[in-house]
Amino acid sequence: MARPSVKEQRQAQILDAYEACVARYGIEGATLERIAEQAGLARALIRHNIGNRDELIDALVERFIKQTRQEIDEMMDELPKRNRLKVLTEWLFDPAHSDTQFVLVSDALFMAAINDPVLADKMRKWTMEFILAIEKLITDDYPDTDKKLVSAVAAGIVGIYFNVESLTPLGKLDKLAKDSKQAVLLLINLLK
Amino acid sequence: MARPSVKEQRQAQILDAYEACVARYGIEGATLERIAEQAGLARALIRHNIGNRDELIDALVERFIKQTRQEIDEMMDELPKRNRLKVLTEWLFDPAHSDTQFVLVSDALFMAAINDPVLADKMRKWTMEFILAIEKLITDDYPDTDKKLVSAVAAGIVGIYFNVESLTPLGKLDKLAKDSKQAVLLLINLLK
DNA sequence: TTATTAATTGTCAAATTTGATAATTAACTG
DNA sequence: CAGTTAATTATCAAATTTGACAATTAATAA
Repeated sequence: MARPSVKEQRQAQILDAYEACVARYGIEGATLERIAEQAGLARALIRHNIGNRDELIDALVERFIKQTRQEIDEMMDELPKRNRLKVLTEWLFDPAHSDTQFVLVSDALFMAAINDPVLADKMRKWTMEFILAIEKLITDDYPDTDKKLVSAVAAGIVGIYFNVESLTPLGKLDKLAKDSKQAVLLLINLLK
Repeated sequence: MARPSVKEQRQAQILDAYEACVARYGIEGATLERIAEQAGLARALIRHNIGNRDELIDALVERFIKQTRQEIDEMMDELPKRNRLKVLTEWLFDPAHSDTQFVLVSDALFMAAINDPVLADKMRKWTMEFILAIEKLITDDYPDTDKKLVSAVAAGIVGIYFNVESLTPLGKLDKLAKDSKQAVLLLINLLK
C-alpha cells in the first residue's frame, strides 16, 4: 500500500531523548528543541509522532510505569526462594544497580505530580505497588509475622531506599548509603 | 540624608514570593513575572533589590539554609532532657508540623543541586548537619551505644522522615506516614 | 511506472521571558 | 524649600519556546 510506518520506533526514540533531557535539565527545562536535538530528529517530528508538550509527558509517564512495573516483576522472579529479602537489600543498595537517569526521571515525575492530580494518582499507585511487593516478600520469608510489623518494616525499607536513591545524584554520600543499608538490615532482623 | 532604604524588607518580600512560586510552579516555572505578581511588586524591582535569576536562587538558598539551621537549633533546644528522641519523632511525624511549601522548596533545591556543584555541596552539608543532630540526640538519650548502630539508626530515621516529607505533597498517604513512624520507633527501640 | 500513504523538512506567527536602562516619583536632611 | 539618595515606573530589544501548516521526499503496492 504505502510507505511503512516507523511511528513506534520514533516514539521510543523520542521518549528516550525526553528522559535524557529531563534528567539533565529537569522537567521544565526539557524543551522540544532539546529533545529533538538529543533524539537527532527535527522538532516537528516530535509533534508528528507524539504531539504537544502535554501529550509528551503523558506518553513518558505511561512508559515509565509500564517499564518499571515489568522490571520489578522480573527482579522479584529472579530472587532465590529463601532469604529473598536480604538478597533484595543487597541488590537495592548495590551502587552498580543504581540508574542515575532513572532516579532523576522518577524524581521529576513526583515533582510534576504535585500540580497534576491525575499524575499524582499514578505515582501514588506506583509507590504503593512497590511497598506491597516488599510486604509480600516479607510474609514469604517470615510468615506468621504480625501484620502491623510487616507494614512498618516495609514502609521503613522503602522509605530508606527511596531517600538514598533520590539523594545519590548529589554525589559523595557513600557513608549515608552504607548506613542506610545497615538500617534496612536492622529492620529486617526484627522479623525473626 | 536621603530616602530610607527598604531593601531588606523588599528582599524578604521577594524571597517569600519566590518560595511560593517555586512550591507552585517548580524552580523553572518560577518566572520573574510570577514572582513579581506574587510579591505585589513590579518585575523591575526584583532586579533592583536582588538581581537576575542566578542571584535570585543564590539568595533563596542562603536564606533557606540559614533559616532551617536556626529552626533545627530551636527545635532541639525545646526538647525535654530525657526521651528526646521519641519526642522528636512525635514532632517530625505530626502532620500539623508538616510545612508543604517548605517541603516543596527543599525538594526543588535538591533537584536544582544536581546540575550545580556549588549548590550540591550546600545541600549535602545541610543534610549531613541534620543527620549529625540526630546522632547527637541518640548518644544523649542512649549513651554507650555502639557507634555503628548510632549512625545506622540515624540514617534510617532521617531517610524515612525525608521520604515521607517528600511524598506527602501527593496526598492520600496517611497509612504510609503512620507505618513510617512505626518503622522509626522500631529503630529507636533497638537502642535500649 | 504510478498512485498512495507516511515520513520529513521548512517556514511563519504568536506568546513568553529576560536583561537593561532611562525617566519619574518619593522620602528624608539640613 | 532645596538637595540628595533610593524607590518605583516605563519602555525597549533580544532570545526562547511553542503551535500550526504547507511543501517536499521516501517507500511500498498494484
